Amino acid sequence: MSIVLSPQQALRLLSDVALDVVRDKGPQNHPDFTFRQLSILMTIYLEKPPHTVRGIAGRLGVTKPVVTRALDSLGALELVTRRRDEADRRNVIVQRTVKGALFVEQLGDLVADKAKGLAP
Amino acid sequence: MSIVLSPQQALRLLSDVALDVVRDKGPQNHPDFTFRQLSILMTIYLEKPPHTVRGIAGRLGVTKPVVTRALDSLGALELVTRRRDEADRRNVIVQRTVKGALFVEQLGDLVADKAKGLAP
DNA sequence: GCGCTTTAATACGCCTGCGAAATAATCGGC
DNA sequence: GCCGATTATTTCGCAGGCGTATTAAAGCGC
Repeated sequence: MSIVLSPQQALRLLSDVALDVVRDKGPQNHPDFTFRQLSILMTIYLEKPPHTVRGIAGRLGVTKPVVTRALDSLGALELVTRRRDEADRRNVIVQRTVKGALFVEQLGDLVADKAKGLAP
Repeated sequence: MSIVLSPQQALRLLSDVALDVVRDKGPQNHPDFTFRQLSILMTIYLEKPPHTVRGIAGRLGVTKPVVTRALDSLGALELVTRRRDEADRRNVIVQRTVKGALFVEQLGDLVADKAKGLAP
């Protein structure tokens, strides 16, 4: 309950962040990241592992093919990796990467920085 | 300089917002909004009118066809409308709609609400 | 061991957005 | 008035994501 942010400030924040991302001043050049992809990435980096396709799909309320495809594209960008769960080989464990961690960190810094510059 | 938000809180905020949007608890059902589309919408609703295709494209650093197509899709959702500038009929003036205003307002409320619930 | 379930990935047809180039309409200087 | 410049849109081929249905692999209960 510690952060006080008016709706107006919230919009300005969102707008500033989106603008930087689109202008390619954001972490990297991914101007057409969707909320879906972002949410999957955030889940992997913010929630406690291990992460399975099923778990992510359930959390987001989307189908498993959606998650599989998102992991394909995030994997191509080297933001996540996959490996089989040896305990139950039906499962796939999604893991973080150095590049992904950097990306997420920079994204957090961007948002925090934009918040700092908001008008009262 | 009035808002203090740590990078960690910023990420949590972003994640929470994205999750709600994806789960369709957000303003409306647009889970695959991209940063590009969002940024265009925000420009129209937060920046001072009038808004032309050229102006928006310049602000975002994208080409004009990108803006035209985004306006097509945003228009189909009734979040914006277009009309010719009578003073200079080459220009198109992008205008807000009731539905779009409501959408943006709800988005601001969502972000503000999520911020309120952040851990210190 | 053999169904039955569960997990993830793949196949299919569709739709949307992209960049680059071409087009249509309008303006403005001369 | 005409011609080059400007504005927005359209066209083209292409790449990627979607949902649904299907497949492949692995586990579980009896």
